[in-house]
Amino acid sequence: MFEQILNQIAVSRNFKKGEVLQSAGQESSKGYFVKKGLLRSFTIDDNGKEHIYMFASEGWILSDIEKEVFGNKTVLYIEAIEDSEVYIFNPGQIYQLDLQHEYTDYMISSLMKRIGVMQRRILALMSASARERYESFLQIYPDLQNRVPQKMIASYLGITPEALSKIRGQIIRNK
Amino acid sequence: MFEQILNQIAVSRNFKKGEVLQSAGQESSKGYFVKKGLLRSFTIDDNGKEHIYMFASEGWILSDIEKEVFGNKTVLYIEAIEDSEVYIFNPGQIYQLDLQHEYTDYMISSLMKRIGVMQRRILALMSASARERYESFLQIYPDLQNRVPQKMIASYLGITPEALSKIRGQIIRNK
DNA sequence: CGTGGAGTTGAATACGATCAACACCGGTGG
DNA sequence: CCACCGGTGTTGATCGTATTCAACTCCACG
Repeated sequence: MFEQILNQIAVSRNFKKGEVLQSAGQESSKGYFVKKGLLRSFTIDDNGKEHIYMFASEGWILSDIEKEVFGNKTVLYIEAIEDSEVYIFNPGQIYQLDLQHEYTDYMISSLMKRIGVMQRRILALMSASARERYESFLQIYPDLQNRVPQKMIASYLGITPEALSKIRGQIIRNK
Repeated sequence: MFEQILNQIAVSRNFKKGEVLQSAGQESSKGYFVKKGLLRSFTIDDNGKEHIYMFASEGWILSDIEKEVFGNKTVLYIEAIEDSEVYIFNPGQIYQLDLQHEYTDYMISSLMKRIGVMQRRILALMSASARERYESFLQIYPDLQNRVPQKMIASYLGITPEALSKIRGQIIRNK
């Protein structure tokens, strides 16, 4: 339903696996609605290590909110994990869109949903062990397990690929 | 500006330092707009340890979005750190409010601001050391340093009070 | 006063990071 | 078709950061 409206301000584009849609350090940023496929957003820290901020599969939106809110340069890279079809739009135009169509409730509730997801993530990062975070990841996103290489899951969980590998071995043995 | 409108659906109440406005595990939840004073929201994990999710000083809103979004019971406690004056409202009524007054842009941009803050926090939790997180906390919230006991800052940063104390000692010596 | 919470400090511990070696494919080119 | 290669994941040894547990000081507040 959101898709029809988005059509008015967005252009559709295809990206191949591994293609970068947006890099960090840029002056402008876009919003990306995933029609088909799978994207990830991530930062690269001072030590050159990647940290995945979000995955986005069908129906999800990715954008660098830091850029929009704080007016700095972009901090996120956005990349296709699978061949993907994506609606690209200008975040500023969202406001016009809303006023015209009164899709406010939808906008607000999807922003709140996102906040809810992030709330869980923050609380988990602070209180749960790596293993607990991995197990709850599997429960919440069972589909991603097969679509995303393990090292990216580790990066999303905030641990190293080696650590995740050991946790998996441990889970199998402990069973 | 938001305050005048909020008046229509909210009631004002005063809380003393240490008072609990809301507990985890409840069926219903409220929104809290801080007019004066300082609140915190936090969880208590399986080991009985507190983890602070947010501080809210004048002009900020606290609410348990998990409750609203996922329909579970509340997961957050909300408590007054200082004597506070708070507008209490029912989150569901926000929608009516918006439609009537077309304060949509304000709503959307404040939700985005919140997402921006959380984005920073998540990325920091994943990539920065405890000391780095503490130093950036001081930069971003210089006022809170004096209003909030140290152990709560530690809890917000996701570390133990002892660890924060050692970091502080280390900063002074290293200087 | 004296009592309990907040903060500091130290020793022992645990969890995950780092570094390194190796197995296992899945492609690519000879 | 096979040999080679780079990337992914596994495993082990060592290291570092923060936790845990404990003792102690210092106030604020009764």
